[in-house]
Amino acid sequence: MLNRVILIGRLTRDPELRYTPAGVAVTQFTLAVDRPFTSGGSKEREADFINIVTWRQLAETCANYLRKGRLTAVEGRIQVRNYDNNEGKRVYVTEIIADNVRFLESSGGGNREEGGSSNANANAGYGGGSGSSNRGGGSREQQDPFIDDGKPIDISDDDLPF
Amino acid sequence: MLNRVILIGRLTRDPELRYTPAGVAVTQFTLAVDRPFTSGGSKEREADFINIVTWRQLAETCANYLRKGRLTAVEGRIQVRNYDNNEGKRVYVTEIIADNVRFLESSGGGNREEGGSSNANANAGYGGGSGSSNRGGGSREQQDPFIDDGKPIDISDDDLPF
Amino acid sequence: MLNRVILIGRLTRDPELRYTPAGVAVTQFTLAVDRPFTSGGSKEREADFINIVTWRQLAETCANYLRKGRLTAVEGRIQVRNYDNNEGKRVYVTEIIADNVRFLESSGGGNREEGGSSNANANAGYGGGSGSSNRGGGSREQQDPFIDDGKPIDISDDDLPF
Amino acid sequence: MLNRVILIGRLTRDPELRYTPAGVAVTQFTLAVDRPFTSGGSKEREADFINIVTWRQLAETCANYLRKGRLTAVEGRIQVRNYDNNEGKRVYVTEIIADNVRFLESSGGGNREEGGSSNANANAGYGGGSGSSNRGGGSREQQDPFIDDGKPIDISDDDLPF
DNA sequence: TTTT
DNA sequence: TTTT
Repeated sequence: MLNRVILIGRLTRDPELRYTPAGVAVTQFTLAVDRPFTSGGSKEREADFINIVTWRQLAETCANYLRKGRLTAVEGRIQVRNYDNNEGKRVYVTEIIADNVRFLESSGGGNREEGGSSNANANAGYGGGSGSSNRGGGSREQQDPFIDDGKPIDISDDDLPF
Repeated sequence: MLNRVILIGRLTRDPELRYTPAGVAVTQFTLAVDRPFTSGGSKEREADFINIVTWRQLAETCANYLRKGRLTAVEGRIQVRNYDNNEGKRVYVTEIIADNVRFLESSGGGNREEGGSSNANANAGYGGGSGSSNRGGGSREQQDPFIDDGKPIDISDDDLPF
Repeated sequence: MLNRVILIGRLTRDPELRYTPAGVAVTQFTLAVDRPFTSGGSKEREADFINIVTWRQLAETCANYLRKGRLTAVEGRIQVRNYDNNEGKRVYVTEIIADNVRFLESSGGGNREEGGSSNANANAGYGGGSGSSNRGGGSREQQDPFIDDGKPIDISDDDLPF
Repeated sequence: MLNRVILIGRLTRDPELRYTPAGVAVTQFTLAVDRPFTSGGSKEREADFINIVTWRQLAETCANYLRKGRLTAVEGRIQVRNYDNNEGKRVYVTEIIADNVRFLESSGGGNREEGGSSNANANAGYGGGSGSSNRGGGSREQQDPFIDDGKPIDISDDDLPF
């Protein structure tokens, strides 16, 4: 009924941009978020590694401007997907579907547009078409679109979070 | 570096209260949080099922006052635990460590105190001791404390989130 | 750069629905939010009284379904307006521009639609026209649109938050 | 009942550290938070100027490490104070009482400790005493403690937010 | 494995 | 009264 998450952390690696069969952009990255305490007597501060997913225009902006190590703020909602793995066991995947991403470290620019604002919002560019007619069909939520097996990904457009 | 989650949803079942070997209270429950849209042409609104963990005083208050179906607000942080399952495979578990829980539906009272405030905060009652000397040992983060196998649970006090 | 507020509290009075000269709906209400502590040795818990503003479709839904005393969750951003009062002194007004409002108490229905979902989001119905051509002009941010002086309100459409 | 704010912005000036009569540290600063849109046809992006208040240990850390222009994340709750000004008119002041502040730009260090973590939490150092016996008295919430008139400030310890 |  |  209300589902809001705000995180600040650093990318563990470069973001991965893909496209659904219908041509909708999705990018995925992981944020390392330091815990607010040290535990177990150890001096080393632990982190949580949290998976972030962005869609459409925001996905492309993230792919262009985010890089491994960058300090980044993410706003979105928690989503729990599930799929059956190759042993027929149900697996649950928790991700943050981001609708607002802030680049907190300027970087010398992305690989496309120059002078981009350090500013990316799910509603900017929204409605700009992007041809979301549903094809690809297939049983929804049945396999993990983020397991990279070399084959073309099969994200049903039903997975679109808006 | 910053990690904040706010959810409103309904308990899918009664909360489960347990104690670590050192006597620290932990309660676990799942919140069904309706998604803000309907998907796949279907009219039925989907939900995310999100696992919540509370500790100490807040754990006991939740166990006393929350019940299946109750509308509840939760504030906390995302935590990603991992452990190796019985096939030696690493499993990741995402949970919300709550530090603030609000009971949005009055209920005729819990099973202990009467007239309790619909209000529960991790810092209330905090510092009240509760004997957190670390015993129990065991390899930290190696097994899921929430897999209920009938045996007494073995949550190391290293797992305490503060 | 990032500005997010989440509140749960009760309406201090019925919401007020108005329209800008261009016909855009605005509703205003105040949320009483109990503080998480009691202060000054007193037993009486204090509250903060926080002004909420909603626009367009969300404004109309709030006007229809919210009433004095209702427990309500609000998500939005803080905005600080300023205007010069009749003594020529600059006055600052802090409000929450809500984009998501949840009705936490069912109520027997609003005064229009029956069976409405307890659910109201700024993006639902967004883009549904509502004739936002800018007329009315006038000096922007010069007087408080929420001071009710009996005269027709003068909210410039420049004040629209999106 | 629930009151949570998260902001990212830049300090408009250096923070101001003061002490209540009982010796409790308070620091105040203003965050300029860019709005997520440009308005009125203008190309210049507007900002909200939001007042932040921190107490105790967190106040001292902020005074040491924050400076004008620094990109900063703030987590806290909205508070609305009121007082009667010199014309006997009630004035309302909205502030964010921060309990978590993140320094998003490293800076070459503060003016006291070296090697400080870019990390400041209200609960660290909390309970460290700080002698909060209430003296100074005076009518609570009657005058604005942040109007700087050259005289020693008179913040009653009743104003402490925890 | 899920709530209204 | 405002920051980059």
